[in-house]
Amino acid sequence: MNYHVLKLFYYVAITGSVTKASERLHISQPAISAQIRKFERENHILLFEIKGKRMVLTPLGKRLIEPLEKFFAMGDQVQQIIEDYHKFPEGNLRIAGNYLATSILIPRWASLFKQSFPEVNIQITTTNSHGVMEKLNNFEADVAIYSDMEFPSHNTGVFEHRELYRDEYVFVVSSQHPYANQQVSFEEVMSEAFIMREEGSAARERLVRLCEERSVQQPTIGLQFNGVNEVIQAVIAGYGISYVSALLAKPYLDQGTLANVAVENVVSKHSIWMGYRKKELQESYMQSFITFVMKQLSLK
Amino acid sequence: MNYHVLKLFYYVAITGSVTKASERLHISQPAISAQIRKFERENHILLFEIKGKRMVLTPLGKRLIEPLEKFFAMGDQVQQIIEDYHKFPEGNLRIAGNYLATSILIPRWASLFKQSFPEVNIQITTTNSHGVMEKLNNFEADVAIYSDMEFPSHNTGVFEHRELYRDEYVFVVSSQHPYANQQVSFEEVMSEAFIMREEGSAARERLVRLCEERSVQQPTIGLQFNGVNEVIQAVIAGYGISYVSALLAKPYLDQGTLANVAVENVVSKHSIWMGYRKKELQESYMQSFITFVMKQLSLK
DNA sequence: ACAACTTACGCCTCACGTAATGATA
DNA sequence: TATCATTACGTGAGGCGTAAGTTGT
Repeated sequence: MNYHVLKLFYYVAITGSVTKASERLHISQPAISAQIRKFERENHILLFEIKGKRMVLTPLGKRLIEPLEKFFAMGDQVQQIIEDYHKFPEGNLRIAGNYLATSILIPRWASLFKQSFPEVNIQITTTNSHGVMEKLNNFEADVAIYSDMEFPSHNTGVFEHRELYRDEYVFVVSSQHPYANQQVSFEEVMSEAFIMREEGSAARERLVRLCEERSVQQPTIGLQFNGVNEVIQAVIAGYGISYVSALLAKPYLDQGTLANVAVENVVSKHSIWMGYRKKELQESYMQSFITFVMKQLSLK
Repeated sequence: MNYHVLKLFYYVAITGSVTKASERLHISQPAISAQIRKFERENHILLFEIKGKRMVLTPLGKRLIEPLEKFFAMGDQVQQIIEDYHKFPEGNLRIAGNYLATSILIPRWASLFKQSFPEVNIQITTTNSHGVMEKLNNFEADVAIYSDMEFPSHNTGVFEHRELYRDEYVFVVSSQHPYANQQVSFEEVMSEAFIMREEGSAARERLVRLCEERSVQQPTIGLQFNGVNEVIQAVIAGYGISYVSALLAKPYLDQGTLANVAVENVVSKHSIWMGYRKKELQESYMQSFITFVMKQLSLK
């Protein structure tokens, strides 16, 4: 497979013109044109049709776009790994965590670990649990810390996972809300307006799942934020109800700005997991970090 | 990025020797050697260390292996799409389904669809729900039919999903089993020996999840098969209990070879979903297939 | 006519092979 | 001394640019 021509093809495809592609790639128009035509000839295919002055993708051409994007993305990852090696010759540890992890668990671990291994560079990224797994999968992170979602991450043979922490989700409202500290049914609570994070958040997924299992109508998401902190602030402000990690809600519940809603018969346990590549594929300081974290947990 | 040298590097890495790589690639030893050394020089990195007669990967080299495998796999997919285009000029529809789908739903749909669109080639593959999503993701399938697992597949912006069918899982035993047609608690049923499919099967994942939510010990899997049919036959033979789709178990329950176990307070609803790429990325016959399936479902 | 893409042709880089040399068990 | 990898060097395929040709608005 001629990788080079694929890039040329891709740029022509997304710009819709050989001329524009040549400007971006700093290669002459005829060179690109010739490459693509030759590629078409060799493979007995047609990638573009000429509609007047425009280059229009054939169905086959269209079909190649998305796989090629993934292909180039993986190539970029390889390049990134090589470049990172220069930037961080002593070791580079990229941790991706959901908000719960990066705001509560990781800060302490990271700073303690850094004291023992000052030469290791540590980068921490926050996204939702879905994004965290994506990052691990795409080699954009070495360690992923995320909520639950036992599937499909736990099945792949490439990663290992350890349960770090057991937690549960709770329904919370402002302390002025009529449901504050009340016991209500699942149906009642679900008819309220919700404040939730974006899709891909583990708590939101869980809530949706609960509704599906019980054949209850999906929650009305009155407000949606990209961060759980923002969600909590909005709930405190008085509008609606949310479903968040108990660990995260605890300080607010203790100080009385948030109140619990006891919902009958809802199992809301979840766990915080740490996922990473198998030993054979790790650098040595990765193993140090894992054993360090496990030791920290056993101390508590 | 020099894609070519990455392949050379990869072959040397997995064979552990330039000589062996040169044999596989049909390129001379010096040529490969020179390429890799040049690549190392250009990027100021070291990929191999010479330990006696062996070529041993450096930590950086090790780190590149797995991303490269993904990278090449995506490249192969691109090539496959081009080759498929020759083999099936009229259209090629690759359906990946779990056993439930490929044994019960798809056979009827596929044959009816083929009658209306005889020119479209249809390939059907059976794996577990996890494998099905992998195939869709890796461009090895155009349509995925799978059980439930709302996460993370439903979150990606690339795919669309439709719910096809609502079903539930049931605990089944042979008709001679003491639990046959009895009502028992979840804890009781989970202390029995189970016959289940491999990891990645949606029913198994659900069962594990149920145990986690209730803090009940994970099931003892006494026998494990790669197919659900085999599981059912083993249960009929008298050993243990299983947790399977009601749709699949129905014929056996009707004829009396299997018996239901009513387990208190367990929500076992699940759905069969169809996932596929968004419209912009489809060929025309894909849309035909989707509307065809939805029509079939509404007829029933 | 102009603004695209294509064809024609010569140049030059770079990956290749052959042959010789170096290292290690 | 046999078996690896590396160095040295000549060769050829192929991607490039320039310039001329073609097509559609």
